[in-house]
Amino acid sequence: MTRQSAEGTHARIHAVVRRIPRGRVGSYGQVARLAGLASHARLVGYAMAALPDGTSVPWHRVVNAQGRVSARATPGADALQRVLLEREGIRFDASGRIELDRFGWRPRDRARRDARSRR
DNA sequence: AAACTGACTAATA
DNA sequence: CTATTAGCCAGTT
Repeated sequence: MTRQSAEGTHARIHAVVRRIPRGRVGSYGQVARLAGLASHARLVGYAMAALPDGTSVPWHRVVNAQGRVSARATPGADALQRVLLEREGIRFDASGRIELDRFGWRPRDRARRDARSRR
């Protein structure tokens, strides 16, 4: 984090991430698009990295387009993210991937949660 | 101001 | 299915 340079875009990104409901995950590209920053998927990652500890922004609900937790510089941080997600009921397959068909966030989402997803 | 970096993605192989 | 490549562009140095 630095100055106020990124504050504007970061704020928009954070606002979108805050809208991701518990038990769901959004992708960097998706968040960028919703924040009005199409093609700025990487900025979403930077905005996450800039978040302070104890932030109210649910950063852990943002994963990459493959449904995997992106590796980052800080060792162990990815493991923490996974734990936080599992705690919300999100499941990972043997290769560490999340089924986005089931857990992917959809802003217009219709309550398909009562269907039979999660567990 | 120029170069480098990267919590990304979609397209290829 | 996984691995590699090229495109991306704000943020950081």
